[in-house]
Amino acid sequence: MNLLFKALADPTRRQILEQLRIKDRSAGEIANAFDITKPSVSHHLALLKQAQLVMAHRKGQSIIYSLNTTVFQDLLTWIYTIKDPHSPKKDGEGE
Amino acid sequence: MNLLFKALADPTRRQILEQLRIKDRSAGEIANAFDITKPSVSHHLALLKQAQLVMAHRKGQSIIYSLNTTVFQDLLTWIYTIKDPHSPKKDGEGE
DNA sequence: TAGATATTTAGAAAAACATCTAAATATTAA
DNA sequence: TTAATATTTAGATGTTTTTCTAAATATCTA
Repeated sequence: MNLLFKALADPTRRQILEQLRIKDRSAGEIANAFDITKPSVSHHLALLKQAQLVMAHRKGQSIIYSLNTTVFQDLLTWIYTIKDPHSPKKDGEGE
Repeated sequence: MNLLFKALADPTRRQILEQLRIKDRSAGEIANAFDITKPSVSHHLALLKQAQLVMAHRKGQSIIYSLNTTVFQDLLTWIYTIKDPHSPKKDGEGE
């Protein structure tokens, strides 16, 4: 959960997710959309992958990144728990 | 939106929210629940307030903090937009 | 296999962040 | 008004994060 929130805390990383929402893209295509260097974008992609927000697979020379929406469910669950004062605090919450 | 995500990125701050979910608390009550100093907690509370995740009002010597759940709606909207590939990208997104 | 393209890893520098102690401010009670 | 309690502000310090350049790895094509 902490990796997820940390991953979402950076605006560049959120923009990457917003790009992948439209369609899958290679690391290079993603990097070209930003003013920072490719190694920096590569680092952001690594953090997004660690948080399981994206998945990656090689296709020829390129590595294609795609969004993994399944982890957003954890986030939604956390938000709804906070929002609803009557919901019981479940095991495992709070790291 | 960036302040919101930044605010949620710290585990101590998320725990504060989880406490306020149950009931309103004074800064001191909140601080006592953590192993860090009161000034540090005070700083976290200031960031949560900046992000509008909490509200504060003085009651005698104490300052009572309470959860403001309305901003979570922005977060939900962002998540659902990312999750649904067909939803249009709205104005103002991506900071 | 050699050269070109795509991406990542390593290591360093700069910026942002969390935390601390000491001092300041606000409120209450004696 | 003085002392006590609650909280915040200021300023310093250490840690984490973002970013960079240079070099390494992987794949494809000639």
